[in-house]
Amino acid sequence: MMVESASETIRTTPSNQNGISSQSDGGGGREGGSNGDANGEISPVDLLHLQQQQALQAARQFLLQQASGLNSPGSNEVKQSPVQVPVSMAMMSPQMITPQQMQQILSPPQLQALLQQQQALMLQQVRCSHTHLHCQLGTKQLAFQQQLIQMQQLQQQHILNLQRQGLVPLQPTATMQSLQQAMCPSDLQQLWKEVSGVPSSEEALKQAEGLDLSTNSSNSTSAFPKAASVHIPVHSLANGQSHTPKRDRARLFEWISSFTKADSGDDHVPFYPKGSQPPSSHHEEHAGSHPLYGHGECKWPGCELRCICCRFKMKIIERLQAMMAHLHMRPSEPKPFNQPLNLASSGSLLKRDSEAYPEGLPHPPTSAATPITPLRQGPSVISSSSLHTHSHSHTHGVGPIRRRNSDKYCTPIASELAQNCEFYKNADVRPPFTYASLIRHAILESPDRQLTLNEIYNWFTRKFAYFRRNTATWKNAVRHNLSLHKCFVRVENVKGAVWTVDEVEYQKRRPPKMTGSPTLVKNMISGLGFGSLNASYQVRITLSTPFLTRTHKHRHLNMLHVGHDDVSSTVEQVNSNGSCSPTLSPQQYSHPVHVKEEPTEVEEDSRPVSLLAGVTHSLPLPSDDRDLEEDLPTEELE
DNA sequence: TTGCTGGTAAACAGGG
DNA sequence: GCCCTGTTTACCAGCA
Repeated sequence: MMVESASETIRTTPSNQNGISSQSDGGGGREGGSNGDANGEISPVDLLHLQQQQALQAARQFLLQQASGLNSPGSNEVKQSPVQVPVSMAMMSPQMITPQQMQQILSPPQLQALLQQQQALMLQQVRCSHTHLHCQLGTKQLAFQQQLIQMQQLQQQHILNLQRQGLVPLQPTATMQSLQQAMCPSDLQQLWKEVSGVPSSEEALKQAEGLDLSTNSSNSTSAFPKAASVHIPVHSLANGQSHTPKRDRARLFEWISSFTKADSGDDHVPFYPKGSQPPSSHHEEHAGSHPLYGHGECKWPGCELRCICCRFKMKIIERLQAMMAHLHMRPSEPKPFNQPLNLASSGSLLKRDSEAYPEGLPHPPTSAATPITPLRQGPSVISSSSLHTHSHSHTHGVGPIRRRNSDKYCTPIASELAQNCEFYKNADVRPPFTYASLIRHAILESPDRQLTLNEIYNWFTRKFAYFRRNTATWKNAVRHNLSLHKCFVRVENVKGAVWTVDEVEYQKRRPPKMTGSPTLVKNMISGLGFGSLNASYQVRITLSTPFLTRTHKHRHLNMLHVGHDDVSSTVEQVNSNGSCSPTLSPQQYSHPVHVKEEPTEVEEDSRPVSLLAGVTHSLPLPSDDRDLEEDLPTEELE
């Protein structure tokens, strides 16, 4: 597997992450010199701005591409090769478009090819940057290189995981290697001139003396500096990028230029080695002022190598840092670096994943239509368990679902399904929700708030392509969950047995995690990017009281406790956006049902819900806080 | 390390 | 006997 082999090449020994300060203009530098603080770090808000600007830029390109692709004869480029994907799209963040759009635009093989290209590009990026650092900076900077590589590894792994999970988009990024394959020499030369500031590629090559100029014969005509010709196995390229249509190359060039121009004119670099001081205002910086790089030369004491591709590399790393920050993977966070398993296992996981799509079904697109979604996920999604296959998967091939993160991190199932319902219908991607959440959603989505087992089965298969196979496994799981969780109540009616949801019981299940985990709260709040607004929220939920342990089925505790994760608090908002979910109020969700067994307890259970619902609706929330509102426990409003 | 939670597998029983 | 439904138990893994 190409990804596996590529991953192995970038494995390094973890070292300390201290001393890496980041400061990125990356297009976001247009915001002014206030981005960096005294420590040279960029604030999350600035990074969000950066991401948004990049997203807008890529979205423009995407729209242009779609317009021309649909209206021009060139659109048959896609038709000619069903697995050919415009490189510009492959490098574009699917965050810019929804999975539905992606699926409408591209056929399943194209989607698959697109995702594979994204993976390949990311891996190339990591490797390329690694090698360039080696050839340019010298051995004295080894520690610094390792730090960068770790960041890249981490980012790469995270991206792959999230991409597999279908929840997080890739950021638009490019590598020199990918550029070589995606762009014609003239494009590369022009781009190089822009990025490096070197007037011509010939001069660039001259300045590249001392670098590794060993060339790949296939690239011998490329005017791109040969430092970019670090050997990457041919098999690491996905789906014939070598014959990318020129039109796409041109668009790719345009797209890349858009963000390289965004902060052109300065030689600001986003990172600084340990002990060096970042400039107080990077917009005041100019060529030659950087402690590591200036006038095309490495300024590390004793190095003095010509580093003409440093500028380019800086852009790459800059983007990586922005991506990492976007995904809440600050270099200062040590935890992920202590998990080499993620990287080591990525190959096998990817391999398994590829095997999971034998019929060319689209891989999990970076499906989150809203940029909020990946942020919500928090760092835990980096875990290999996020993938829908697992190392201890059993013979049935389904593999245990180890993605409780989605529930824990407050991903509203209604919102997710509303945004990506088409995707889940068509893509063989495991939904990132627990069986209980899905069952509940299915039941509550039904007109009568009740479903037979078979109807639940049908809902699963109808809504999720994933559940159209291995039926024995997940059906057993469904039955198991129905029986196990006391929130699911079996009701005998004229048609037979139907299952309903005891909302109170369901809401009792989870809250302790939410309120009892400061880390979780912190992740969620910071991920949402609502700083001040969530401060009060954090206080409130900390003051909440909740700890309930599971009791035997049908025994209820009349404690006000409302879950945080999915349907009940989200459906209304989602429906306002035109989702496929019904509009339900909390009261509707906990509508009384006639339970043949223990009817008295049902009556008791209805009381707190009514009270709760009344409280909930009595407090209007600003519409702008919709996403926040989705994830807020209702008790916060009390 | 422990407890909780979730996913999977399997056994079992009852009914059609 | 087979299948479906429902229950229960065991085991494992992730997480706090």
